[in-house]
Amino acid sequence: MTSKKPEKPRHHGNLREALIDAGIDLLQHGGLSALTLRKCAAKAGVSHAAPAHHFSGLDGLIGAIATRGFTQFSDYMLTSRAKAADSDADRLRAILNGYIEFTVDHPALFTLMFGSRIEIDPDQQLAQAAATAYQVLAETCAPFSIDPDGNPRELEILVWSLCHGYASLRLVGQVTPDGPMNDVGFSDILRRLPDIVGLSGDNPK
Amino acid sequence: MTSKKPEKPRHHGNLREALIDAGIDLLQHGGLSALTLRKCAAKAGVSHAAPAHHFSGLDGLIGAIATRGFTQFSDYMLTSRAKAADSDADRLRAILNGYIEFTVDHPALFTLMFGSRIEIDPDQQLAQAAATAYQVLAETCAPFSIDPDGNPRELEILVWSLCHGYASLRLVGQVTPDGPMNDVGFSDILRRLPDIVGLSGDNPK
DNA sequence: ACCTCAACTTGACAGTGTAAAGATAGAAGT
DNA sequence: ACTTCTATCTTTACACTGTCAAGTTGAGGT
Repeated sequence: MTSKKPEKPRHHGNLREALIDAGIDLLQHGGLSALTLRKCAAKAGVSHAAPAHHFSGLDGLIGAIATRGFTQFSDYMLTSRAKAADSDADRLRAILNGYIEFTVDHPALFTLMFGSRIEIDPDQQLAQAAATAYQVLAETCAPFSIDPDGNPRELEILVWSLCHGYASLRLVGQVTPDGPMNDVGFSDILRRLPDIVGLSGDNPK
Repeated sequence: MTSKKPEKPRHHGNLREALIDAGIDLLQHGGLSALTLRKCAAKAGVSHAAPAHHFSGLDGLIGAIATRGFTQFSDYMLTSRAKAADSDADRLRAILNGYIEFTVDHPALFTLMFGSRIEIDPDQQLAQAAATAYQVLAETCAPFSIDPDGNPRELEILVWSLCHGYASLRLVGQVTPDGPMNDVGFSDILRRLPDIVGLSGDNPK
């Protein structure tokens, strides 16, 4: 009733974010193979060549989507940790559960984030987002110490490998009803956490 | 000088295997993105449509390549285990080192084997090869037991998650010179293995 | 009002996967 | 030895995709 917007303007106004949103939506509904530059452009309402002004090709868009992914990923872990009971061990369990929940809720995005087309080094925003996610893990592992004189990063990588490995195998394994993952839940893995992070015996926390 | 073979015969004779060989070669030299059906066909010396008789499209070829990959993967672990010192713990360490060595030697093949285009369930040969590789892990974990009354699969998945996670993160992380993986070697992870598989304290093997 | 440049659109090309139709060679049957 | 059938290709075509170049348009600055 009021003045109508004329035909679609040449200037989208926020195309970069719209393309990223479109990409995440395509991943969520169609999986990794559904993500194409032309489909993102179509979803955002522009021509197939419009993204080229905002991204260095499909790999540039993938990097931007991964950056958004790492931000949401960190949020999952932080939100989970905020709800944890007040012990170091519970906080660690909480962020690992957050890790797994993210992969359950966003399997294709997670796969893209750690996929073969990702190059973290030249993309500062991606590197920053990935480092922030890692920092959540690092600071939650900090209270624990396998070896007080050792490299704290060892414990971090140990825990990260365990969790990431489980998540990755689960994503792959879910297509095999009789696969080895079928009856081992992540809580079974978490039950082992005290031994792994040096919380058994005389070092409870 | 003796009788020459005439022009290239219409029947390749062993095209299926030749296409798989070509695919593995392309992966090895050019990475995951270098693998295409047409390049495999060209390498095998046939037209682009010839593979269609042997595989259900590119995904069919990927499945066959993954099957070959799992066979080589098992060989890596078995060869490593055969050379291990004569203790259960050494044998387990050996197959995990074999696991990692395979990913170092064949990063793109490993990525394809556990990638998003793999569907184990409908492909019996792939399922068999993957199960065989898993069986190597399972039988090498068998001597250990976190909980004698518990599910032995828990320990298997724990060890597999840890190793696979480390390998996967290393493959991704290797593009980041300052990444968190930079100074944690797999031997650092293996040092923790006794705690993880219940070999610390009064249960040495 | 004019100029500059960012932000697009249009068109084209190369590479890719897949499908259909046709050709050929080898195997099997007579 | 000949015929028939089928497996194993080749050729052609189409749709989709990424990328590039040229052109157009709108916003911002002077």
